[in-house]
Amino acid sequence: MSSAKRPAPRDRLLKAADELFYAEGVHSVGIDRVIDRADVARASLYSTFGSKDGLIRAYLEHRMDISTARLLTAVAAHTDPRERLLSVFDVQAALFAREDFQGCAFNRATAEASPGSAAFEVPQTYRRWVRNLFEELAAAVGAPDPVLLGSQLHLLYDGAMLAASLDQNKTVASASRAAAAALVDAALANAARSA
Amino acid sequence: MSSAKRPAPRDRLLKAADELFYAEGVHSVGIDRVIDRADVARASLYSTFGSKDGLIRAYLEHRMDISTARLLTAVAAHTDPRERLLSVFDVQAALFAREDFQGCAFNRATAEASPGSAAFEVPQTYRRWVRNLFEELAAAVGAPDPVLLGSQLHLLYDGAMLAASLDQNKTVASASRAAAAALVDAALANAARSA
DNA sequence: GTTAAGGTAGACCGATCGGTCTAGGAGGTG
DNA sequence: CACCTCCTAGACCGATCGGTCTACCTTAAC
Repeated sequence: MSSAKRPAPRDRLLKAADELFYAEGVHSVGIDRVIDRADVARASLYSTFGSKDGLIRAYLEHRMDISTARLLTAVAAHTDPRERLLSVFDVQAALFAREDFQGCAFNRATAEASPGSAAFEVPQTYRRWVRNLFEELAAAVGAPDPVLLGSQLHLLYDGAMLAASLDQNKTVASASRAAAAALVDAALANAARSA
Repeated sequence: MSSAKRPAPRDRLLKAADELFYAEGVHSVGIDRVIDRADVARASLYSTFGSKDGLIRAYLEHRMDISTARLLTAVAAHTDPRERLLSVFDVQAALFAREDFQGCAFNRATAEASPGSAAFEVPQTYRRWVRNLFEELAAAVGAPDPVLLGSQLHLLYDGAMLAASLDQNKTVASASRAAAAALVDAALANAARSA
């Protein structure tokens, strides 16, 4: 017993899709490449996920689970509201340091996606989630307009993802964290002044 | 005389490519679609641009000429360094208000592009140009670390492009402008304090 | 009028795309 | 043993991709 059984076709497909789709792009990688790497029969893909779009959806939703969990874990590691907020940018810094980092999987997939497709819808869901996270963190820190501050932090977050992948800017994580801190301080100073 | 001659095939191709590529994506639109819309023979495309990648390069470089000229014009309309810097975000606001706005053409094209292709290289050139613009504006405003402030402003700029196209956030332009102003002020306050 | 260049229309090419289908093998359950 | 379910291997499909090629036509230059 304890025989090292190979994972089920579904898991092998998801793993192969994750590697190929993230590294080369959802649109650039064909079905054949995925089933080759997963060492799975063609029919298994279609009986499991229905279509390529179904596989893309599963891939993106899996990524979303990981990303949201990572953010929540980092935030939960701190008690000070300000530290909780800024820890989001520490997650980015860790992400950028990975050698397999290729930018934001959702931004990449959604860039040229058709409305209605998985590559169009899942990133929208993810963006709403991140946006909501930033709003909550901004409210907890005492910002007078948490919606505004939250959206501004989101700008920094997205911009840093872009800069880290497109430029070779390794210092962008600290720059975005510092900018976020400055925006938080400015918002709080504004609140104190008008109080 | 003054007969309304139709533009040369090259111009018709560039116009059709600009409309189709920007609206639907460089990878999604095939050669046939472009040729149809331009009302041009297939061979004319290849004798003029050599390949689809050549057409994409011409399309992106044309976009880059327009974008850089638009930014320079807006900046040149002001004399106060702070206003010059913030005018970049006014350009964004005007862009977002256009009904044909579909996000940043360069970010979209480069999202899943292969290294070496036009969709990979031209956006990099554009990014370097924007980055340099922000650094110069940051230096002119008196920032103690213009490279840092410039990169932070670039984050806001890119993030706003993303949010304006992916979310239906119409207020993002004012949010990014306000954030930029806050970052500038914070940088200057820092400089004054340590002076 | 002759010539040469550049544009047009469209057949044609091999490759690849996402997706379907058939036939058979492997493994567990009754 | 038989049975059923899941998976495999791979042929096959129509559509589309980027790109080439032939043949004809127009236009301007000499």
